[in-house]
Amino acid sequence: MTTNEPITHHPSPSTQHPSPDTHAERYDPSVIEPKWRERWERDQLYRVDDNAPGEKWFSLTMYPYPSGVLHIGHWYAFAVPDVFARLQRMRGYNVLFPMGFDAFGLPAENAAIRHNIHPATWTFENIDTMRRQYAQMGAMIDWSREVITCTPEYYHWNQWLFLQMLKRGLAYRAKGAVWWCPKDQTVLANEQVLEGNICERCGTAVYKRDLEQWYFRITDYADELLRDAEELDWPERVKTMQRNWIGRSEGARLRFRLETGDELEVFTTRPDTVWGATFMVLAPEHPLVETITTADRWAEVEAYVEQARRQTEIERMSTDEERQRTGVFTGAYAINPVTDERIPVWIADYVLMGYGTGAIMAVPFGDQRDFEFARAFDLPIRVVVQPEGVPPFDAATMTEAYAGPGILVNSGPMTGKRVPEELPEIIAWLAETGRGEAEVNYRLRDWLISRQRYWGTPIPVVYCDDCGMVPLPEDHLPVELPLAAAFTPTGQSPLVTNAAFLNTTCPQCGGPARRETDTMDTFVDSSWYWFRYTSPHDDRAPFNPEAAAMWTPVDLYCGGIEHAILHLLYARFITKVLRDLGLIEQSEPFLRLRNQGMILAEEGTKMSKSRGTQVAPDELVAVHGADALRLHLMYLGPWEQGGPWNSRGITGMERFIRRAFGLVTETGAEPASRQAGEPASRQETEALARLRARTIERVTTDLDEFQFNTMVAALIEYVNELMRLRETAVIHTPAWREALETLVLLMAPSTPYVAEELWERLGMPYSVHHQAWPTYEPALARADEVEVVVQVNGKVRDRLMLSVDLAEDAAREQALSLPKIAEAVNGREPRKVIYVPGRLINIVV
RNA sequence: GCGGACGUGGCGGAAAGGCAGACGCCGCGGUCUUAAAAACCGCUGAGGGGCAACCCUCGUGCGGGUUCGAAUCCCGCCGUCCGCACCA
Repeated sequence: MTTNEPITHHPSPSTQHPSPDTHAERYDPSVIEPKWRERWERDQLYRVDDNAPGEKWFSLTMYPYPSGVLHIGHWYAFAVPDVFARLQRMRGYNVLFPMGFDAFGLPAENAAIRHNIHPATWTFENIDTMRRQYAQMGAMIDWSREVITCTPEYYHWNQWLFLQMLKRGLAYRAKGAVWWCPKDQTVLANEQVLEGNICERCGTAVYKRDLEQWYFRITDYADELLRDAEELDWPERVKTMQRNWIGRSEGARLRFRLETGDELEVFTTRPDTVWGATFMVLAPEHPLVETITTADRWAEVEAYVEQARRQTEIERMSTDEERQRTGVFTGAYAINPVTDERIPVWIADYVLMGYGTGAIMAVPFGDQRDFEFARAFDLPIRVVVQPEGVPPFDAATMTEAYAGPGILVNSGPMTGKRVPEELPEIIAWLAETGRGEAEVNYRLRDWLISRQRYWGTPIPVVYCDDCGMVPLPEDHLPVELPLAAAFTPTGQSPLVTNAAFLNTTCPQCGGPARRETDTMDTFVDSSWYWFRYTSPHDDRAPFNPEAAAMWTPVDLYCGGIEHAILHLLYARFITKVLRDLGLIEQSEPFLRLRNQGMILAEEGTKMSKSRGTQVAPDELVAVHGADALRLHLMYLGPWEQGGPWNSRGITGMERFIRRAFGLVTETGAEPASRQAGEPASRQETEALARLRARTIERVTTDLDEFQFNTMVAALIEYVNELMRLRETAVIHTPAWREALETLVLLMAPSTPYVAEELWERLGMPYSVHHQAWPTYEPALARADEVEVVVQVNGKVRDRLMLSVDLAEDAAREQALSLPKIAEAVNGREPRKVIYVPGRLINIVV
């Protein structure tokens, strides 16, 4: 058997088939599973060929970090999507369902420090283990396409990408306040800092340091990232999280002149309220604080700045309780550009350096924070907006700011304008008169990609005393990560101490130069890895554009919700960059996203190694088999919801497999010995055909909707029903044989091993995984007669077998003639009759 | 504080206006067996009635509403989880 046989439709079951070997035998996964695993491997059953027939389908599951061994969460994340990929393959798609390893990163370094083992050794040993475990799972992986990001053949192209981005100004080096993790001894991107300023990786409190670092200009794509997300078939909450993270707001940049001669720019979403700006506030870290503060205010200002900085380092915000507005007057004054009034300039920690310009015009009338600040420090409040139909505002008696719509008052030439409707005209006036201009602001910051760690992609630039920073020419790539390094984190990259790596020559002038020693954030690796699967061994480009055009974008991406912002935002960004580099045409990497829920420990808490509540898949496979474990994971509950592990339920799945196994092996040959027993009635064979059709329909639609739990229930019900019918004469009809073949085909995606075994035992040609997904007559799937409930005043009084499309009159008549109904109606005249064909009749008296 | 999701037997869950609890686990009873295990068959929301087939009442977090009919739709609470949270 060769690798890429086209999907073959097996011959109609009523035609000839070899006499199957049906000797009864116990189901033993420990024999069946290794047998077929080896056979599939030998035959390269899952080898993917670009030129195979069928429309392409790219199913992707987030590749794992090679942390050691697969835990049950890996199975949940991968074995379940494997079922869907298999369905697609049986439907005739040419399916790519690849796997690789996100192999750079800190844990390898930490293991190196703890166990005195090289990160590479640790990583590759883990990969070997995990690869074996994925094979055990029965997953449909073509290992010839494996991508391992810590290999030079992969990270070469991180470096190449970096150079292209540098060329286009999308990568740059800049100094600024950046998050620093004192435990990991490296900087972090904003996205990697959790609420409360905690390191996403190790949970340590992080703080800001002023450092020069490398960035990717993701903000250039902010608008596009926001806009394109609308079209994606992604969970709404993931899109919302990205939207919030990007944080677009429309407004204007306004210029204020200070009496010191400095200019102060602010961003505001309410430029219409500038007539109400009665003071200004700078973030404590604002660079102007030092220059504008007057001598008499200096001591107080310095103390406040110091205290604000400390606060940042420890814990930023406690939000719920009454927030005390704090701040200090700098002694400086600005001129309101529209009123020409002198207004005081304060500093306060409620203004953040990281957003907008780090300074605001304070409009206490229209902004609650400014209002509270004005009340706290007795600063003037001026009414500038008056809604219609309410008594005029009085600044002296207002208890909170008014941010709603209305008509501008006390606003010079703009008085009488309606807001927010006429905001564009107001902004236009401000621009014409040189006071500012429209601006869109984002919460999103550029992506900080440099790390002071060893186990990552070296950044391919050098520093030359004469030429400065010089990017390496592409033919110098890859810059290989040297194996010899001191791993203990010092706050500098360990590469600094590796003289052989560090010292090089300048590609421009040939003089001595030093290599960049920082490495890239591992999220760079995962921002384009799926393209590499399409041509994993291309040594001239990150990927072959033709192969990428054929396979990408990814049709279905599965993974955990924890990547809602980080990985998924970066991946979307880099996809757009690759598009602009001309490598691909699409703007979005993942058309459809589905997030699996988390498997919890049996007690409903998070699985934990230290408390011993983790579940080891290997042991379960050894006892129950991979097929049973796959079913059990699907059956725990809705996949997108996750839930607590249940150690007992797996026996139910094992029982199901055993029943199906017995059913097929013991009765598979029955039609061949048709002579026995009396013939089945037409109704009986028809009922079997209906059962079969209805089951195909249920299994198929459930799989399409990712409702794996109910899909398994449909399979179980099918087998239970067949167990009952097994005692009837239909067992001798061709329909029985067809029903069994259908059972095996329907089981093939979920339980690939036992399905293959049973297919063989039915005497069918290898492999079941090359067969077409069963089809059915839609008319058969809907029963023609159905039990209809007869209610009187909404209470069920009797049941009735009726044709599904029976007319109301006839149904009503039949219902009323039932003795129980007549009794319940008790001679009263029906006031109303509700008839839902195929469902119920409700007689209201 | 704002926004969203969820709340159903002993347990996991089905049902998304139409018989609540599919299916599985647990439990109980039975068949087979010297016995046990496995396998198979049956029962299994609560309360009540009947020799019995069955019948009645209650029941989807709590309180209201809409509807012939509500787990499902609407309003108000309570609880759990998630996201956002000084973003000018």
